[in-house]
Amino acid sequence: MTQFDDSDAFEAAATSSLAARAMATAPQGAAPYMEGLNPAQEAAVRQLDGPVLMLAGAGTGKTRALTARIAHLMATGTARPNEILAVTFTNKAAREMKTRVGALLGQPAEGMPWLGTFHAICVKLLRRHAELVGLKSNFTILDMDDQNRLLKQLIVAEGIDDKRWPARGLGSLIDGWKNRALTPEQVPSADHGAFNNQGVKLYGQYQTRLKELNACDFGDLLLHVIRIFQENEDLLQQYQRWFRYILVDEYQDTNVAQYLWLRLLAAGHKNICCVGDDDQSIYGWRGAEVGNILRFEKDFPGAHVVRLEQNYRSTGHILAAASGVIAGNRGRLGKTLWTDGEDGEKVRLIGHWDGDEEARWVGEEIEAMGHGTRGMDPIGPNDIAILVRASHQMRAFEDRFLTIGLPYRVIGGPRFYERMEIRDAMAYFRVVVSPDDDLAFERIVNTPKRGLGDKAQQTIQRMARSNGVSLLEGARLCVETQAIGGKGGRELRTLVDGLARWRGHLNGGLRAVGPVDDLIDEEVEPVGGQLGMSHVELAEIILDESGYTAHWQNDKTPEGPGRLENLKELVKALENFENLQGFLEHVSLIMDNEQDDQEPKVTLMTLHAAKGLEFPAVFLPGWEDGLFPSQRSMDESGQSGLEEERRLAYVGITRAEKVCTISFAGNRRVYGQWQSQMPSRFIDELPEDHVEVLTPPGLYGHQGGMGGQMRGMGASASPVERDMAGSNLHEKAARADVYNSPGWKRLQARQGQYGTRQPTEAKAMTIDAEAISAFSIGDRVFHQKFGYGAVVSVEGDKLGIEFEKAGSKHVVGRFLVAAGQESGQDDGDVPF
DNA sequence: TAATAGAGAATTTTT
DNA sequence: TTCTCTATTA
Repeated sequence: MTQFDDSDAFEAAATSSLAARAMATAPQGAAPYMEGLNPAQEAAVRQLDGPVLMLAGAGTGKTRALTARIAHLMATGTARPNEILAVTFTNKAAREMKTRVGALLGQPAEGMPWLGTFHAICVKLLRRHAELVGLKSNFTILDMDDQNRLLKQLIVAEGIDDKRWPARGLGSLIDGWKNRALTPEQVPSADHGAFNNQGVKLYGQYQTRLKELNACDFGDLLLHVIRIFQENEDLLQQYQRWFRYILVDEYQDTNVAQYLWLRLLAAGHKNICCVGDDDQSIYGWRGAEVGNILRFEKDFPGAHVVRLEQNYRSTGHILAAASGVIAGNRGRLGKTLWTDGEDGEKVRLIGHWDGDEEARWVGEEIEAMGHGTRGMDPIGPNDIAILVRASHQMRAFEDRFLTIGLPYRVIGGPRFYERMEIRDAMAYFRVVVSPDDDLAFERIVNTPKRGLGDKAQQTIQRMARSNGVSLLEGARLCVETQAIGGKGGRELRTLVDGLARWRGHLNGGLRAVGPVDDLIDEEVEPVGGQLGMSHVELAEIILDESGYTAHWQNDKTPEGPGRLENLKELVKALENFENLQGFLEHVSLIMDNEQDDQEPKVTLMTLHAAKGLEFPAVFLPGWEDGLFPSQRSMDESGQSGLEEERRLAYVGITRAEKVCTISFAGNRRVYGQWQSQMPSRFIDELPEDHVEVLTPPGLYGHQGGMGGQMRGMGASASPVERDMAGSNLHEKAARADVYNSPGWKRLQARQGQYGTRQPTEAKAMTIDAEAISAFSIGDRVFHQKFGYGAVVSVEGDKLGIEFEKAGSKHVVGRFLVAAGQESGQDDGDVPF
């Protein structure tokens, strides 16, 4: 059987009713999907052939143009739905695109089999051609948890101390390589020292192990497909012919592997349209290469570049503020957002004494907005979002909102499918569906506790290995040969029997998956269960009979009931799928749980999670140097890290439609310790004309307790006396009297030590870097827990310290103080 | 083998 | 502060 004897099926699928209908309903010249597009958008829609780069600023109707383009492709008969490859990053984006294309064409867009995320599309491809990379088509996809467990095993097997060299670190190292499309052999020598010189070797072992397990991780999905394309010229050409038009959303977020993948597929016809915004590239840390979008015209000579610059979302002041900030970045393609709407309110800036105060103020402000403040229409909770840099910032707001009874919702917290109970339950399903899924088996053998501890599990391992079978099979052998006796043995027998029985109920849902179905449509014909048990019932039975439900029922911790609730939700989610395997596939690729409830709620989320969203009112708290921009980003990636943070600021501001409020606090509790904070350098980059400095009312409650806190303050500490260059908004905020506080003054004084901050961030960077990583080998340092010691090694922000009392440790630099200065570290400015 | 206590370490963002 | 992991004890 050749690779392509199913091409008839492909052709047949092409005559979709969607395309037919699109053609029929699109009169020449006045296609409905073109209505209301501005000239730039229309240009982007009409330029169907050849490479197109659509530079779409925030709020410029990017999705609008993208979907219209798809509609146009179909309506003009240029491409049939299944000849369009449309890639997104998130499932949400894919879903939205599907819906909107459907809406434009006046009918559900079911016929677009190749609209999906990079990962989903790669899974589809890889299932068809798995054998070309030594996998079976029913390979499992590991999530991070599985990955870490596997890596830990390898690390331990190598005799490496997994405390000092944790699996997670190796995991991210490997992910990084995979993002760059590097196989173990291709890892550059500069990286060979990584992970105690063992990184590359372990990477190789990991890949071997994955193959043995018939599994792959997220990165592999891309890499395997790339390899298949590279090694099978005819196959690649076939797909190049099939995918006649390629569209890519959020192109600025693509990593090297994704870029290579796209380039391979587009190499023939070059009909590739990439949409993105270099100013919104905020995923560099996970491998995204802004360079991809910056380089587009070089990669595809003769590319048409279309700029979408008319903004339909935000007011003039908000746009101006955002533009002012982003202008500080170098290496941009450059866009100028404009609006013909109103100027609206200026961006509001306010400083607070500490983080709690900030949360309190935001809460009050939100309540006030509900009634309509300052002559503005009321803004309800649903229309308000608080966007933070790091998730731990959310706690202060959650606490505050809980006390005042303000309903809120957190987006992007611990994900549903990452919760322990859900992962356990899923592991059961996995073993039932694929009995040789060893990782899943390992997870559940002794969950709930069955008296099968380390020793018993090792016996199973040995049995499996010496017979060359899966762990489950090994376990069965252990039971039969009585290698494991006693209570554990009986329990194990029950488990093994149960798994076999449950598998027997995996009825007619197990349908032969052929390439034909694969190509035509994802929706699968329901195949009635001959044995009369639906997969939902089966799932319930598995959870009950395995004792897992009971395990949580007997649990006396406060989380117990919640976990049971989650399990119920899981079972409910199953109803939307035809069978267990379909569900598992879905879950391994999709990690979002959206539950939209009726009650209006304020949204609390990270800046990253907010990309692509918009709200009438946005709060941007915590604009303090070190927090935002994040110290870590700057330490790890220097100038480019800072620029990415600045893009994050830009993303944050441009989420706002009408009101944007930026705030910062002078003191913040970090890991239970009070720290004084400096206002973010981004605040000084806000164009003054578009910002209004607010004064929080009645802040002057904190009297007394200030004695001795002035220690270390310079004579020129008063913010008013200091002559700083540029438009120092935070200084203005300081003059608003709120900052006549010791913490604030000390900050000013400290800042004074390093001289006036310059507008060029390059300079500011150096200064800060010096201020932070002030340790070198031989320095005597002090650690809160370990006491005094000497620096013996420096690796980035990790320092090796030989402590006088506590022995040698590896510690993060920020937990250290130069000996002799430890007393002034963080006390003294504690409010109250 | 399981439960518990206590230590030790550490905070970004996630398809 | 809070979590996770380890060592200890039952």
